[in-house]
Amino acid sequence: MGLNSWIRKWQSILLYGSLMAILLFLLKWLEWRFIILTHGFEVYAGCLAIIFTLLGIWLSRKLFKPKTETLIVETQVLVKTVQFILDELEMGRLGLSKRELEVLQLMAEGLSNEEIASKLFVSLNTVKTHSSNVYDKLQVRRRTHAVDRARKLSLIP
Amino acid sequence: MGLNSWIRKWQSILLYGSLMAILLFLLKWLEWRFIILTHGFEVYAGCLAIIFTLLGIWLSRKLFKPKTETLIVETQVLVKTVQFILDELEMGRLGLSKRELEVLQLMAEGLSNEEIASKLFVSLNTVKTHSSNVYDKLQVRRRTHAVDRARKLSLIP
DNA sequence: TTGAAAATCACTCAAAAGTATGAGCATAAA
DNA sequence: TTTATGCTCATACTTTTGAGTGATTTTCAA
Repeated sequence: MGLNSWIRKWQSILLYGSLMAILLFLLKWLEWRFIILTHGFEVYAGCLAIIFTLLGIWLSRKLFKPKTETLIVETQVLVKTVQFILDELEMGRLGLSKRELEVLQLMAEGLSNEEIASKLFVSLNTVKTHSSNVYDKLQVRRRTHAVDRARKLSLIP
Repeated sequence: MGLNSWIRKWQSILLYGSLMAILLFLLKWLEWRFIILTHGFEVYAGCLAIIFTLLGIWLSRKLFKPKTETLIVETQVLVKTVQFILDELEMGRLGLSKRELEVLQLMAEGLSNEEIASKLFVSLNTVKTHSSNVYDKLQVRRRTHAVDRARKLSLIP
C-alpha cells in the first residue's frame, strides 16, 4: 500500500470518528427533546445500533479497497525488423560458443565446410567438429535444418 | 449471483439480526447491573456506537463479496513476421518451375532429399534432379547457398 | 595456479548431397 | 503434328557432409 493511500485511510478514519461524535451529540440532543419523552430506552438503543451498524457498513466499504485482479492481455504488434538483434538469452540457453555461432552464420550464407575453414583459417576437421556441436545443441542433423532453426530462434538474421 | 449464495446471504442477515437482538438484551441487562450505576449515559451510548460500528464493518465484509476489479494490462509483443510475398518477377526471370520452387521451399525448412521425396510422393532421384535444376538456375552448387539466395530474392520467406 | 570450457586437429566410416547422362510421359503451344 | 517444356525416374560416379572417437592446446575465471 502506498503512502498516499495510507494517509487517505487515516484521514478517513478521523473524519468518520468526528462524524460519530457529532452523531452522538445529535442523539444526545434528540434524547432530551423527543425520544426519551415519547419512547422507551430500548427504542433509543435500537436506533443507535441500526445507525451505527449502517455507519460501520458504509465505513467498511469505503476503507477496504476491492481486490484488484490483474489481467494481462498480449497485443501483437507487427514490427518490420530493420535491424537484427541476436537473442542472447537463447544463446545462453543453448550454450552455443562464439566460434560455433560464427560457423553457423557462415553456414547460413551457404558456404561449404571447406570455405568456412579457409575463411576462419582453421582446418576442415575443426569446422566439422564445430558444426557437429552446433547440430547437437540445436538438436538437428543437417545444416539446412540448423540454419532454419537458428533463424527462427533469432540467432542469425 | 447464484441462488445458493443468495440464500446464504439472507441466512446471514437473519443470523446477524438475531445476534444484534441478543446483544441488545445483553446490553440492557448490563445496563441495570453495572454500567448505568457507575458510568454516565454517554459512555454507554459510546460503547454501543463502537460495538455496532464494528459489527457493521464485520457484517459488511461478510455480506458483500469483495468486488474483484480487473485491471487490464496490455503488453506489446513484437511480431516480426512481415507478410511474405513471393517475387513473381524474379520467378519468371529465373525460370523456376512450380515443382522446383516446392523443392526449394522444403529444402529451406531443413528437410533432406529423402524427406522431400516422401513428402512429394516422388523418388529420391526426382528430387535430386529438381534440386540440381534449382542450383543451376540460382547459379549455386550447394543447397544452403541456394536457400540463402532464394531468401534474398524473396522466393521463400 | 588450477580446473573447466573452448578451440583446435586427426582419422575412419557412413550417409547424404551433388553431377552427368539418358529416357519415358503428359501437356500445351506453334 | 511437331516441338518445347515440365515432371518423372534410373544408373553411375564424385564430393560433401555428418557421426563417433580421441587428443592437444588455449583461454579464462575461481
